[in-house]
Amino acid sequence: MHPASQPNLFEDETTYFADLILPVPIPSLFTYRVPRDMASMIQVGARVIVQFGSKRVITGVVAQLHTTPPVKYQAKYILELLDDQPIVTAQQLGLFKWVAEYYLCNIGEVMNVALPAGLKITSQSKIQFNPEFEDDHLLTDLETIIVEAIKKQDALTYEEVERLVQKTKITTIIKSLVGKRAVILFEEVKEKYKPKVLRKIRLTAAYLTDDALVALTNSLEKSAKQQEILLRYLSHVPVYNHAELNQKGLDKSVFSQDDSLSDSALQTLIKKGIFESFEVFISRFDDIPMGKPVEIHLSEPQRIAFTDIQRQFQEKEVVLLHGITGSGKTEVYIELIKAALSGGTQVLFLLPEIALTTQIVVRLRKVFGDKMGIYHSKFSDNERVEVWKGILDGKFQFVVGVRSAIFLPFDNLGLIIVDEEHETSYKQFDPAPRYHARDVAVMMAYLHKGKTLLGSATPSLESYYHAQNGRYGHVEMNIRYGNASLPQFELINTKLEKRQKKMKNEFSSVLLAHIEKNLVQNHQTILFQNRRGYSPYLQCEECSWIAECNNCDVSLTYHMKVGELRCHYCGHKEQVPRTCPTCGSPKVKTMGYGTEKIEDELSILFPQARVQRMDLDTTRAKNAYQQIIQEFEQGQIDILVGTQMVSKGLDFDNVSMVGIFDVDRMIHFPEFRASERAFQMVTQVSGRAGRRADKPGSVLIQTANPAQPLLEKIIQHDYKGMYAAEIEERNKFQYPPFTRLIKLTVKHIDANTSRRAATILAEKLHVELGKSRVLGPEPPLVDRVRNQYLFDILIKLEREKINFKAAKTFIQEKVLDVLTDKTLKSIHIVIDVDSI
DNA sequence: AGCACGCCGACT
DNA sequence: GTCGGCGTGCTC
Repeated sequence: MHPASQPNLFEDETTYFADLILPVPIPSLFTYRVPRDMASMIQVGARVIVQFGSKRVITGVVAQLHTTPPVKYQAKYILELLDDQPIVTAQQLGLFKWVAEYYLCNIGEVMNVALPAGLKITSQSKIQFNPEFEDDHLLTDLETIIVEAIKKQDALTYEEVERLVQKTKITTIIKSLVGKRAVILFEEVKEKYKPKVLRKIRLTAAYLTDDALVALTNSLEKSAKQQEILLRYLSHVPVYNHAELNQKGLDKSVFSQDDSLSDSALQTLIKKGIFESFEVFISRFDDIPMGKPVEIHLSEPQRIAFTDIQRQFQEKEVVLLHGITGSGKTEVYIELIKAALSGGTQVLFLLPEIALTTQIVVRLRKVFGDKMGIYHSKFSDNERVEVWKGILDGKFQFVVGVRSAIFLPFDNLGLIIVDEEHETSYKQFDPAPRYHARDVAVMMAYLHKGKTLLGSATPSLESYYHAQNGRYGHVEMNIRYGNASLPQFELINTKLEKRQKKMKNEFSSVLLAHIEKNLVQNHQTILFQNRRGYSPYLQCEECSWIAECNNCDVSLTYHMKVGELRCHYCGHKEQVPRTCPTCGSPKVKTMGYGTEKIEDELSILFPQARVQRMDLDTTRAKNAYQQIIQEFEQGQIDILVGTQMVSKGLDFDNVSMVGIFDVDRMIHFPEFRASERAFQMVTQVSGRAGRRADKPGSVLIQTANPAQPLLEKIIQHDYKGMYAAEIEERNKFQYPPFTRLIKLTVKHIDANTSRRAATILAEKLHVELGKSRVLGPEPPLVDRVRNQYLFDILIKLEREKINFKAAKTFIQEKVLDVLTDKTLKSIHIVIDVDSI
């Protein structure tokens, strides 16, 4: 702007600039100019709407406010301020920054996963007919179709136009229409969150004395309908002598639902100024049952664990609670939460996704009532926004939630509990940030000067290692609650049974006999097979053809119920071929087995049994999971067949046997964590059996090789033995916890380009890191996903020796080198820090 | 990530 | 000549 056109009046007023976090994968903040009238309102942590690029309109969060104008460009103005109070706390901003730096991603990506979608505004471009347009003859045929359509419906979105003309690239057409002045483009900005409101009425202040009320009642003698309403109101809200009761008013629906009460009479009363109508925002969580408050009485071992944890928190930031399944960790958690809350701090309780829908939430709810917020991915956007806002305004001091709950707006966290800390679902794979909620929790507690408690029956090797060498505190609970005994294990040799022809498909005779016995005695059975679908592949007996995905390098899983072949990597579906597509033979057979097949065979072997399957496919609907659990609890199911979903948090008295299939596949999975995983998974599922003192449970494991050392440790409940063996291996081959892993995945639609890029990248990394620390590149187990060819490079960095931060910076530089290499185009590289 | 721009081959 | 495919570069 020309200096002379600037009125002097404003010259000495300060201009403010805001550095914003925008939800884009670009590693910088963006500086926008704060309009004058916004300057007094805007705060760090508030959301704003800005234009980004030529037409996109997006939500950002203010990270910093300052007065330094950018030198290299002209800052755009902030369009709108959405919050008069910060919606992101200072601690959160610190955390976002840390997560972005630690996991080598952009702060915008962190914000993107942190904010529930309801807090992010979306702009949608729409086109509208320009009423001044008359030159119809200027338009092409396609353009005429579009113009005729928007004349009828005042505006269309881009998607609607795409559908209309059956094309994907419509930007040029629209631009041409804009150029011909036939249409007008505009952005529609929507705030997604809609609070739930209750319409209420109450008496106006003038009628709150008893005298005034009597006078009013008398004055309405002639207006029967109005008087009726007043009397009805007073019967619900006895204002006589209790004027303060009027404040809360009465739900308007009381009147609208009763036909004998006239709505117009109510309107008249409001118009006369006798009643006033108002709205209150209500929480969507109020209808989750709370039950009666429950007193928790700790058993002696629980009491000891509780005091021990508190004592160790005096010196350690993190304590590992290693308590066997059924030892009653939850009660200890509850006491710790109570203690922290009474100390005036906030508490966060993290659970894996699949555990959150179970009884534990109901138990916590009974203790903490409406002070407790629940944060879960199956909740709607609006519900998640309510938890977010509830924490900000102090309504929720305590939140139980899944992985992403770590990003909620706490400002004073005293305690974070990470239950089932070994669970891999705490690590986010896609998209960035690829964070581990347990590790972020430790960092976050540190930022808040609070403490972290990690709980597990089968701790991750990493956490146990830290507890062993004193970095974490360590508390053990070795006795099952109520003296229930640990289940008895039995290994069934399937190789032997096969030779003796005793197997019936997947079932050994021993397992069948046990199921039979359980059915007779009316006991429940859980069968575990960690693979969904009917069979993992379909094969032709004549020519060995296998059904494979078109887009990925995997076989398609057969799902019988829906009669489809499905790819578990990209979601591709296709019909089941009747005959082999290569040789035409009708002998196409299912190979291997998943939960669906076990369910199917059970219904043939035990037609009288009530069988239910629980896996991703049967629990997609919002309440399906709870439904199944409820039916199981009420004894309407005899046999529950499931994937790892059955291994978490189900505490049922009547389960006397757990059967485990395919344990060998878990143990021999080609991955360095296979033993640890198999131990954890089998132990967790086994814990579902015999949770009552008078009914000891049994666990049957089918294996082709009962002599495997890991199985011996599993059946002896020998976590320490497993740890000792494993940790030695990890040390020998330099795997975590002795090293930290960074996995780089190179992706490209052309296999050769992908390999070449990966090779170049690995060579660049060798320079500083040396060859021994850089493994690969090599194709991963599934080396083509969604038509992209993958190559992995695994970097192992010794914990003590290597400056992790410096190494990460170096790696990031080299990745950037490859990405900007002109000879390698459109390469994608995924960086996964602390890959698991 | 989006989105625009610009270049090139394939059609009315 | 226009349409649409894709590679490239920028976003305060």
